[in-house]
Amino acid sequence: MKPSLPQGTRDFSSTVLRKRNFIFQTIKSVFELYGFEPLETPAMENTETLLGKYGDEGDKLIFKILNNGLDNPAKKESAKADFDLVLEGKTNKGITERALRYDLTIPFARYVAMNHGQLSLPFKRYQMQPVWRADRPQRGRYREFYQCDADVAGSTSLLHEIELSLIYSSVFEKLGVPVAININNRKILNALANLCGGEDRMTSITVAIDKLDKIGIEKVKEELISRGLNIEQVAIVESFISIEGSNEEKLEKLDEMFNSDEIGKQGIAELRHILSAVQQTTLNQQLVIDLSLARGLNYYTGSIFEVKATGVQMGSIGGGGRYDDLTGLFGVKGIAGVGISFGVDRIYDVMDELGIFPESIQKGTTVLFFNTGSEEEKHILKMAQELRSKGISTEIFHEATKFDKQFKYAERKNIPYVVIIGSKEIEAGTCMVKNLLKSTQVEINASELAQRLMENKL
RNA sequence: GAGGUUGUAGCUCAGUAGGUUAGAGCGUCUGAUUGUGGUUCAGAAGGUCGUGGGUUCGAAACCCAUCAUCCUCCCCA
Repeated sequence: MKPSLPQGTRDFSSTVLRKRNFIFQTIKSVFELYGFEPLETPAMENTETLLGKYGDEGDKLIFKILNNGLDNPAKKESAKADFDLVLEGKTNKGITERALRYDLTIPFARYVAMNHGQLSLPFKRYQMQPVWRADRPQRGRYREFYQCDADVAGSTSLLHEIELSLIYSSVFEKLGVPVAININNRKILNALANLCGGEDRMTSITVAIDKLDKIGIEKVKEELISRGLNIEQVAIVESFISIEGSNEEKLEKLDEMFNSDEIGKQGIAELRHILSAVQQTTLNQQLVIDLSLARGLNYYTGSIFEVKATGVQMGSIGGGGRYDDLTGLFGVKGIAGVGISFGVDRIYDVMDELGIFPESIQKGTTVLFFNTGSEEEKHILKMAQELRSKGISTEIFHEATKFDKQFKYAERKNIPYVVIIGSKEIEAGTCMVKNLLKSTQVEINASELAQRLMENKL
């Protein structure tokens, strides 16, 4: 059979992996600076843990795992009945009890709900693991990709929104990715829905206005009408998303628009608080109010965030928000949450396109010992171990072939130093060191090798 | 779930008004070179032309199906 990969998945070569790890390290270090602690959850969850949490579209995109033992003759009839249900679009336990995780937020909520007795709240955790979606792959979209999430459970303080904004800003600054960090508040959108015929319009409105920067105002209006809003209501939405100016100007206009809506006023106050606090800090990638930002996931209840790379055509590379009753889905009431997520694979694509990965992260082997024969090999093994014990990554060429080949190996792997030790050098207690970057060569005392490599004097 | 693109050597790609034995560059291997590469030169290996069917005297090329790919929409990171 021809070897191949499942659709939407990728292998990662060392070059790619070093770049990805650079992103992981950067995010992780910032998370830890803010006191978040690591957590890992299983790749699979019970199907019922995930179903119904991401909307109808989301449910379709969850990878379900087929149960084992369906061929058990004793259960043949019930398996057939269960399968008929699947054909009607009704996923059920008889066919799939487990599914691959779709994001990191729901597993986190599940974890908090299961362990809230032991956790001291607020609980701040970060998680960096792959998630899977049965989506059609395309640019910036994979079926297996990594998310890096930082969430806080058990606190309604806006301090977390402020700090999460700072985390976003700090990570992208360290990575050198130019971004726009957008913020909005679901309570304001809620107030907008109230003005337009009631809260049940919320989803229709948010789905439509979320597309504003993609399809333009006219198409958004068309969509709103097709979703059942009348002309006056569409006009209200239009005046809402047309609000422009600085953050402060936008807030003032919102004050006017929602001066009689308690929830709306609360949302505006939250936004104002977060923005004014962030202004006191060194956040240099400014947080910007984006009133068309809605975010699809319907569990958000307060602040919502989205990060987009500027200057590169790519979907959002991060998102998040507050969900005041997440663990409620698992029967534990009263635990609020707020969190953000980084889409590592898209960040990678953006950085690769911009060519902004630092050169220094591609360091692999430092020294290659040439192989000049089995007698010399024993001697070289000892020297290599000594270098390794000093933290210098060292390889010995695997066979005593012509130097031509050994040089090519070093070149291909970008190994800067080649050390040649033959019978002459062993006798003299020296070694020949060649710097391939500078094309220089010196013979030095074998005992000085490690020291001089570490001092970079070769 | 809907629409489109592409599929030829390990990689990047040529190649068709349908015609003998399918090409190039890069890479790989061998030699020129018994301990000093990257240049050069000579040579070699490597292809069920995605798969299956059809049209034809004849198909990599035309038609149909299928699989894969990348992209767009939906939705999202």
